[in-house]
Amino acid sequence: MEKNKKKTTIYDIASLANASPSAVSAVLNGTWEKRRLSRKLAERVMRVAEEQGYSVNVQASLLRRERSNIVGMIVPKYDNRYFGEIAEQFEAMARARGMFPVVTCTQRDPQLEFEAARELISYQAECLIVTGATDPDRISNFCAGSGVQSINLDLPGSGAPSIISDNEAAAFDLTNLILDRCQQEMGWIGPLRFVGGRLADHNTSTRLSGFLSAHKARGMEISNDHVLAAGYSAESAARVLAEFQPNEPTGLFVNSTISLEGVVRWHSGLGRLSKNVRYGCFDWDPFGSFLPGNVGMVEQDVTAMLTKAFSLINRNDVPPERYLVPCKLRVF
Amino acid sequence: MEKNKKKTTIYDIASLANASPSAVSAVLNGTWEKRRLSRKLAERVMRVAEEQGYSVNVQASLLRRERSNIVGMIVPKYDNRYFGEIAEQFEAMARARGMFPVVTCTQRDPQLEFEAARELISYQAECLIVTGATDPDRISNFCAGSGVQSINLDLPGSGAPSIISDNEAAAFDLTNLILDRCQQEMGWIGPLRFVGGRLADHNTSTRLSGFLSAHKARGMEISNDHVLAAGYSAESAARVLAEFQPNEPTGLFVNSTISLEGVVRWHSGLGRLSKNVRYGCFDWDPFGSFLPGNVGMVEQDVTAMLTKAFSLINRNDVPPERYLVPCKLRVF
DNA sequence: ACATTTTGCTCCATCGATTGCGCAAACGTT
DNA sequence: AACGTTTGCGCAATCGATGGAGCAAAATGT
Repeated sequence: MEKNKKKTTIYDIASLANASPSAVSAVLNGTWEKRRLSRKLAERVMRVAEEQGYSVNVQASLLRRERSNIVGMIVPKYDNRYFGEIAEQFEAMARARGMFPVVTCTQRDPQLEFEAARELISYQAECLIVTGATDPDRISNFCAGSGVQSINLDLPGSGAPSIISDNEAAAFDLTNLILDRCQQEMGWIGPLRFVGGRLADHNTSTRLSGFLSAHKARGMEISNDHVLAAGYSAESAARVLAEFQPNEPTGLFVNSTISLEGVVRWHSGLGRLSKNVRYGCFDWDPFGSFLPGNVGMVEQDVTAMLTKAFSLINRNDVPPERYLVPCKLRVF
Repeated sequence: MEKNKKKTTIYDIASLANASPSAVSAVLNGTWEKRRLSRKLAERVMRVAEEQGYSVNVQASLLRRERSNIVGMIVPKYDNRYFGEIAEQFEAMARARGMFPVVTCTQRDPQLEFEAARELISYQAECLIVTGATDPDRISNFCAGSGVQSINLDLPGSGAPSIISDNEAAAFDLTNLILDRCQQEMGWIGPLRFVGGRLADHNTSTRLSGFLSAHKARGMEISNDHVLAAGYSAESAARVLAEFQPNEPTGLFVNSTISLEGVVRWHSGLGRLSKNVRYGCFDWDPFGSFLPGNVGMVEQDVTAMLTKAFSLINRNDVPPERYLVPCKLRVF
């Protein structure tokens, strides 16, 4: 470990170890036995490389190689457990398979999503996993044009295979749970309110569909004023509820943990009226079960989704279908 | 956008646009005016590049260039808001400065931390920001040996500048807040318990020191059985409290949101005794203020820490000092 | 008309690692 | 001793983009 400013290359090691650059390369990338180099040379080279604190120049290496083994992932935010877990597990699973994960966070900004995709392709990523993108098709088209595989996760697109939670079934189950609890704990039977998200968004509309059919199965109608999907932020959830005084029992279906923040803020400001409220949330958070009034949450099965995603990587016969992954209902 | 499997290179574009590869290169990297190429040629090349869906091969480009503009970051986990925010803001701030952020998650595994550092150096990162590492000095030594700058964040080391929260001051303030609330709300004056973390860990011991001096300032002693630092996991926090029945008022200083999960689990199982408990937590979570008994949290100032970190990047006159960043006390 | 400058573009070496190919020495066979 | 085989290693082309150097044509000056 010298204090050199310049980095050691295989050429430096070659002259120090009295070998040729190609021998050094073979030793350091483990192909030396295949190339019939002697163990003696190999050990000499490895010792020198160790002493010099050598590490390959990936740029040079990948330029020459045919495959990069890089898998890219685009993630919108790290502000909830869902995406945090996706990123973390993705990295671990990629490493376990000998791939190099590169994750980048795009702040739900469509332009940044596209730039990030381009950037990952520039790095010769062989596959791009696009998570929660606002415009997945634009990205999968671009990938296809560059001969790069892409896979949608969490939000579906039509240009690439999409692995998504079974939002409808889980919303159906969660709705039933909330309805049941309202009846059991407050003796109240009635339609819930749907809070958070955007109807134009695929996940929101699918969840709403499950929400509606659970009501329909009980012979309940949902009027428009019970669908409060004004956005994902905590603020918008708090805003749509601001005027609502639950003088009688009521129940809420909350569409994400971000919206849940707004709901809980509203709920905690209700005083003694708060006992009239039960709610459940689509998405999981470790503190969720301790929030008063919360009867359950839907945890999306990140491991199953990513396992499926990895099973599609490096296959070229994958149709742009949707793969539905069941969720886990956490009952509190 | 053809369906080519091979990627388009500047050579492909050169022949299609009837220009030389160097002209194409100059056009596409924006140096064409400096190289006195005509606007006509430039436009022709750009049009062809667009049509072919070209994106540079970063490997080739960086191999030839002198600087990579890559800044790497190592982060232990994405399982709490603190590190999620660090990663997210780091990416945004790096991009705003024209750098390329690469973040990788190391699961608090010392070996993986080291491998990840080596990997980032292999990618020619010019600076490595090492966050929450178990062995920061090993990494900064390795970086120094490769002529790569490194900066410690969150946990200090001796081999590189370290930007850390002012844990002692914030712990002092948080302790006082909890003590005050115990007195105001329960009429109880007495020593708190310190829950979570590991004493060998720098942050834990510094926070404990602030915790102790706040008590000392009030003439209170802390006995060893009030320091319950058996690890960071929710399980270990729940375990150390399992036997504890708060038949009288009591207060807890919780050392992280992960430990807080365990504390809240314990607290929610206390039944009517739970009214005897007040606690505060070092670290912030959006649901924290809604947890019963929680009197306040410390939010570390991620923006200030990262701003400081970026101000040190690409400077070679930075001594391996510690820079303390004040925290924000959130009072509930 | 000739010299000088400017414009517009291309040639080619280079970055560091990889790998097909080939050569020489050592070893084995008859 | 002559010949084939194995062992051990190096040569040099290559990946794609970059940029210094240089050349020819056009523009300008005298």
